[in-house]
Amino acid sequence: MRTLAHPSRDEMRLDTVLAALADPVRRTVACKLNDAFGDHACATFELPVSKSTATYHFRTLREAGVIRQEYEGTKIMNTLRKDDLDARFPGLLDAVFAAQAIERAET
Amino acid sequence: MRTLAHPSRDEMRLDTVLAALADPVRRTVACKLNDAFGDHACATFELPVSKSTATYHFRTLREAGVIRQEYEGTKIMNTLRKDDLDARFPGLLDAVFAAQAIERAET
DNA sequence: TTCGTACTACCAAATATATCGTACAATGGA
DNA sequence: TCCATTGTACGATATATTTGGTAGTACGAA
Repeated sequence: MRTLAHPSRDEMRLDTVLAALADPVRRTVACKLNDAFGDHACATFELPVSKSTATYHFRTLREAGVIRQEYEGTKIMNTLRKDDLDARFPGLLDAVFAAQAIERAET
Repeated sequence: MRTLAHPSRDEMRLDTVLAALADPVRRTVACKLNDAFGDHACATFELPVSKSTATYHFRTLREAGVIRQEYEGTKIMNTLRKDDLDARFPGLLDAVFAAQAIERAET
């Protein structure tokens, strides 16, 4: 069973979390995980980048502590680490998602 | 009288605001402006970078819409655009400042 | 008009980020 | 065992960011 490294709550850095969420592709991933129930394989996201670039963005999110990634067969299941982030930086994630929703609504 | 360009509220982009706040030097500037009363010249910040680098960071903050910069003689007075940001992306700035305070407290 | 202050513009460099293609590894199923 | 699926590792490249130095501008004061 392959496992992937995740930062603990207190290892999460604001620099890294904000940088992770500053990228539109990564913010899209986080928002979709927030909207949806349960977890989702990387391949289900239909991102406007290549597979290897997608891997890079998922890894960036995981290493920042925004998502949790766990192997399930050959797939990786992704979940938003909402509880952890809310504990670490209260209100941050919700504010970002709200902001994203606002910006989206104005096309 | 020299003037500097600022984005209007609806020209503010989440990408740009988050990227601006992801940098520790710039976040320091924003936090200090939030804590202090009134406005402050660039030179009063004692940043750990050269003068020209500081100029770059102030410009980045201004172009993102995070701060307002206005000439007053040869000085530039900086103010946080809190009202504008709160109107555009409610709760975002406060969440970032709260997160910064948390992270600071744990040295 | 001369000087000092405060800041910018421009150039150059170092570093970081985002991107993709190709080759590969791990798993589950036929 | 062989194959398809899912995602990674690595290398290359393009672009962006961060940085500082130098020269210069705008302003106020003497």
